[in-house]
Amino acid sequence: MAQKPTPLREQTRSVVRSLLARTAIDLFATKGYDNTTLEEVAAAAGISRRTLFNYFGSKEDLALSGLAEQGDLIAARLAERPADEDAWTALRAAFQVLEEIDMTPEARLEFITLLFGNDSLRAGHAEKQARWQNLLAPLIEPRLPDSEHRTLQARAIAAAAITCLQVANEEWVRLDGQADMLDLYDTAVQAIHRP
Amino acid sequence: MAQKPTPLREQTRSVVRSLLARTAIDLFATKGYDNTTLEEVAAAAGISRRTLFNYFGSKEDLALSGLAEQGDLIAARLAERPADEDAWTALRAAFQVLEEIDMTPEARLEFITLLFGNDSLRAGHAEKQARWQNLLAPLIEPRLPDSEHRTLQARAIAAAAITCLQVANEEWVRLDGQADMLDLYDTAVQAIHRP
DNA sequence: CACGCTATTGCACTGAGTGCAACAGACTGC
DNA sequence: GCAGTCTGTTGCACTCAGTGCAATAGCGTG
Repeated sequence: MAQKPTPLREQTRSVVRSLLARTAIDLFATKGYDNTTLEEVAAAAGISRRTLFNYFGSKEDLALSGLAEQGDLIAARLAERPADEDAWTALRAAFQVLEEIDMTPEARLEFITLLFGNDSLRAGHAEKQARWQNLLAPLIEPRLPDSEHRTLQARAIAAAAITCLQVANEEWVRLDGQADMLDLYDTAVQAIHRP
Repeated sequence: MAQKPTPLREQTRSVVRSLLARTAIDLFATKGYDNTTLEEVAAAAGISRRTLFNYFGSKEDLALSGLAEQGDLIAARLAERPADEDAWTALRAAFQVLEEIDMTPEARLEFITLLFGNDSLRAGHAEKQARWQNLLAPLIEPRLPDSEHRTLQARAIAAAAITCLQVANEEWVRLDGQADMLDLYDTAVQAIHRP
């Protein structure tokens, strides 16, 4: 029991987590985030309010847990890219993973609309993406030419790429999903590369 | 009374606001954001908790009200720049206004440290800066060459510039204020301009 | 069957945020 | 000086997010 702290528990736990998140997001999307109490979410999931807090630290977590996973996915994909690949090319390839996520366009649109429709969720979203920087920057740094400020440069590139992704996302929502998100991303990146 | 809805009231109100914000930030910085209740802030300012809510919509607002003003300052400065000036040049010039704000380096460092030391404040910070985009992007768009995606491009540039500012800020805190913030900004911008 | 581990749950409490109604002070017209 | 209005302040009661604690229920193991 020392080596294996019961991975089965971990497994069921993460299944329950994503199930709860799904239930919650559905409720949020239909009733509105602010008009939905955790009491209701718990009831809909058939558990107690207190137990909900065993799975998620806050109401925001419940809505945004998916984002943390996305960050991990992107980082993992980025780490797999060839070491000599250009930073922007590698990032672009890593972002491709977002298109492969098991989620219908409708669900994705619903989710992002939810995100942008509430102040504290938008804030949490922005913060979560800011954390992606910490995951991506170390993977970008070795791809840059030697320089005194390489660490800063890596952070800037990671942050800027994520920002472009965010801008593309916003535009994608504005267009009601009637466009390819990564195309929009490419346009955004083009815009900042050269004056 | 129709034309002038007593601008005097507006004036005193904004004075009281900044006074309250100052008091609150001092408390937050010494006791910690989470360990400070609005009850205490109100007491320190000599008003009631309820009245505090007449001036600020939330605890976060109390800590971050300065940021909204900064955004307005930057936008105002940007609007003053010559219309034919390059977007990045104009932005860089507009950001200069941040150095002119009446705030000792110690106070600024204290404030930013406060910002980065708390999850929800970091989130609020990120969100406030995201709102700057909405102010700056329309001022940038006319500076870009005609294109199908000019609006998207303008948003991307505004967002990227703000992101670089944020990265520079983080680095500036990491260096304990021992550097010129705009120099760091320039380095960050350089890094993303060229593939 | 009994034991121990862990997740679940209820309960009570703090603190943010809101709606409402009472109140105090300033300013106006008489 | 006095009555009336307008507005900012305050207290009160309430909802809801989030936390600590202690009791309990469920489950695998001896």
